[in-house]
Amino acid sequence: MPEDQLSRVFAALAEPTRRDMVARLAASDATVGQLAEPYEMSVQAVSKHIKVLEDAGLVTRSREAQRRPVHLEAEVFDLMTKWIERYQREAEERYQRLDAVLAEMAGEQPRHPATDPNNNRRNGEAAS
Amino acid sequence: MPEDQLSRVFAALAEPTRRDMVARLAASDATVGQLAEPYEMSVQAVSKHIKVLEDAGLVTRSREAQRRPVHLEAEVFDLMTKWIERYQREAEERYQRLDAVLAEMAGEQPRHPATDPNNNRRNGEAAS
DNA sequence: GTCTTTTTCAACCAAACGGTTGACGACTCC
DNA sequence: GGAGTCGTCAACCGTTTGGTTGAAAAAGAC
Repeated sequence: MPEDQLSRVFAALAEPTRRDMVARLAASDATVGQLAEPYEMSVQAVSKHIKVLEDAGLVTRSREAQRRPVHLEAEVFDLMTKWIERYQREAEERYQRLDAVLAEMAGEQPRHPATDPNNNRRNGEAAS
Repeated sequence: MPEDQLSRVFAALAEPTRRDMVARLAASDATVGQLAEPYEMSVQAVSKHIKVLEDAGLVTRSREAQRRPVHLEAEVFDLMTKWIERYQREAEERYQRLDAVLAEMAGEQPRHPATDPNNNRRNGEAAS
């Protein structure tokens, strides 16, 4: 409910049903009825979910007879990605600096959990 | 609320205060008191926010005398990034295919924006 | 026109959220 | 031990959320 878009986007995707809708909309546009079909909830509830996605800027609706096809606006993802990348990068640089300091102090090889090659860490591809 | 981690991570970051905390924690670890200092809310409220971040796996806490330093776990960001990238890519590929089809049908140049000339869509600068 | 399909609006409800205050736990220092 | 600091737990409160049902708007079909 906060007014900034980033908050609305995160909030919209915090709901599994809405994430599933987004996933399906990535494959193709869909009407409200089509979107509602797989779920057990009422069509009205789905309509509300779509409104949340729309308010976040994640989807747009057009008109086609009685139907209101819903269309995914993938550009909004960039908002999130930018925010995430920034602090992820910052935190990782911090680890590396800390590792360097520790290595110098102890005369050992760097072995911080986050930068240790033996640790189960994802490869830091910077999602460009 | 939902029990899956992705939902908890998105929900945690849907709150501006918590995003700000994450941003500050990317620069350095901090105690609860240090984290609370810039905000006007009570320390208890900040403690609750930290708990939300912790439940999402975004931060961990250690102990240091009475203090409980909070540490950002940047790896969790990958969960989101992976999810986002997948559907962003999918949707963009769809645009491109659709553009190709339209171009072939009309003998025009592919035009990215809406794939529909009559649609009111903002210019889609594709992220990458 | 009337009927049917598709979607939204309105009112309601239980549960969760974000905040408060007050008390307590854990730890240090004297 | 007692005092002071740092943080969490518990109860409470107003608002938001995610769902329901019922009615109505919007458009096509007859």
